[in-house]
Amino acid sequence: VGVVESAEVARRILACVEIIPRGRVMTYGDVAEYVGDRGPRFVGRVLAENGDGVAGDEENTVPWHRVLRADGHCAPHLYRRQRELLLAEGVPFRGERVVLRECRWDGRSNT
DNA sequence: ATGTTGACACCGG
DNA sequence: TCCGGTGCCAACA
Repeated sequence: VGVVESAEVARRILACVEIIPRGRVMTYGDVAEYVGDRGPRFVGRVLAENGDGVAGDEENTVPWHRVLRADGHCAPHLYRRQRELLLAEGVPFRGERVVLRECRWDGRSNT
């Protein structure tokens, strides 16, 4: 498993995140399973470099906020911002957590 | 080479 | 449900 392959997997991960419909979400594990390689932690690492705070925010098309933990919690350090973005597109919350049973996306185009 | 770290997940109590 | 421990795995120091 070399560096080149990792870059390729990273590209697939971003491609997956980009097609998550507005108002729907996926967990880190879902994305990892979707691309069929590495694991949830690798997904997090990739988003850390291509998600929030990337140079040229206007150019960033990656909806990183639609990816969250398996228990419905937002990413710890970005919690507030992520919650706002999700609420803004109608994602249902139950307290601090997203109600996954209602908006989890499986990768098939149901939108 | 070895140990630590993290935008995680799963399981048991 | 909530909490801890354990497993994971690439990136880094």
